[in-house]
Amino acid sequence: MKNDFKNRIFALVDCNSFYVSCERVFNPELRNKPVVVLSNNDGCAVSISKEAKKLGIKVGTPIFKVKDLIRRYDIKILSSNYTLYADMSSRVMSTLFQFSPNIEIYSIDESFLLLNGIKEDLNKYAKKIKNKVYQYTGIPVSIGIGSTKTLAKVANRIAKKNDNHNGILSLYNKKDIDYYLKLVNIEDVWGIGRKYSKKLKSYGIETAYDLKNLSTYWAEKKLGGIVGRRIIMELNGTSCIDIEEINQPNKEILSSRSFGKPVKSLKELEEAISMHSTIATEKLRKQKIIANRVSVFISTDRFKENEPQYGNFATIKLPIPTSYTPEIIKYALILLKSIYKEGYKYKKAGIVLSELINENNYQLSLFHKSNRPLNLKLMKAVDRINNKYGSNFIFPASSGINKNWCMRRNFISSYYTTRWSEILKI
DNA sequence: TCTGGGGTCCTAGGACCC
DNA sequence: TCTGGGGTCCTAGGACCC
Repeated sequence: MKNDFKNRIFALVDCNSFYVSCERVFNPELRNKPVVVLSNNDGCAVSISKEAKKLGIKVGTPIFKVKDLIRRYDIKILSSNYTLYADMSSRVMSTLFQFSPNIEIYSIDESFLLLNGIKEDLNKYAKKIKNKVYQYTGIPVSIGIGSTKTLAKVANRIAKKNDNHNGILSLYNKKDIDYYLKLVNIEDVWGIGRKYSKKLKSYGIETAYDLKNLSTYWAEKKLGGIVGRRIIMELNGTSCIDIEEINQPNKEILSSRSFGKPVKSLKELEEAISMHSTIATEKLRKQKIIANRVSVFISTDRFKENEPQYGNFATIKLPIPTSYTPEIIKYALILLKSIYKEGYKYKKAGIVLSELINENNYQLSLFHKSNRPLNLKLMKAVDRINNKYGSNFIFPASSGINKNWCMRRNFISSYYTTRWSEILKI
């Protein structure tokens, strides 16, 4: 069945206001109330309950811009607690595996399921999935079904937005599919972002239905080549994007963060870059890969228009690929020095590791001696200790002790599921 | 005071080679 | 000195996603 690429049944299961829903599982006081979860640094709204949406708060809204609303309607505000969300996510995903062997975990709150071979009515089956996930995890989901991923996405979108579908809509083999496509704005179609939707609207193309009827040739010309062509074909029911059950290894790994307050000194930037190097190399080792290239970037606050602006990026190919933290820190700090300029207020810094390869098939260098086996042992010990006693239990001194530049997280909830001391008491 | 962090894919164009 | 086609590799930048 799986090889029958032409005739696919995709379901997209998407958690409703995922971060808010996670918080509500453990804090019932948040239920039926307007709730917003903030991005890192308590900057933007990233997850918004239905009630808060009704009050006009949108994803990406900087929170300081809606202060009045928050006060007036007593909207509950929370910092994001990724440890909690990641744990809840894996609970949701493992529940989904009961319903299909072919699953692609697409993001922290979404999965594609192949439903080929399901004998019963698809709507009924979807309802079972929805109920089971809620029963096991307390997280509400919406489910969209279609013959392509793009159509499943569209169906999910409609199911989530319109109350009369109870969170489930199948467009599979639907006769009046065009009726539904007319309900969806182009900017809500998977793959159409801000720029493309503006361009399309200038040609009078407003809905998913309009998009579906474009010629693929035209789409290829106007929407980034093959990408545009695929969107049109998928809307017309030809599946071009297959389900990817096996996690592809990362092609690059990035760690960066805005600072809690402006940073001017090279020393503080060095601490931050050193910390990001530590985080990024931990991720490398977790995936058993090593990096060939290190890049570092810094930038001032682009929203402060009347302050002098500066940003730069430097990159280097390593003599030998590695995941050894001190080695990466060494190069990252050299790169940082090469782009640092005095007299600016920096807002953000980060590191990118790229040209990643499996740790077992690296090319030995003729000219550079390597202490690889020894280094690997040391890193393994560090990772083990941090796993056991909490991340950052030990860390390089170059990351700084006080971390004055650290991000804000003023409204954090408890680590209900991953820290014994914060487990819920009844 | 106050605007996230982590990714991918695709294309164009330059450098270089024969 | 200049001309020309055909090709590869690399990087920057744009667009998108959650």
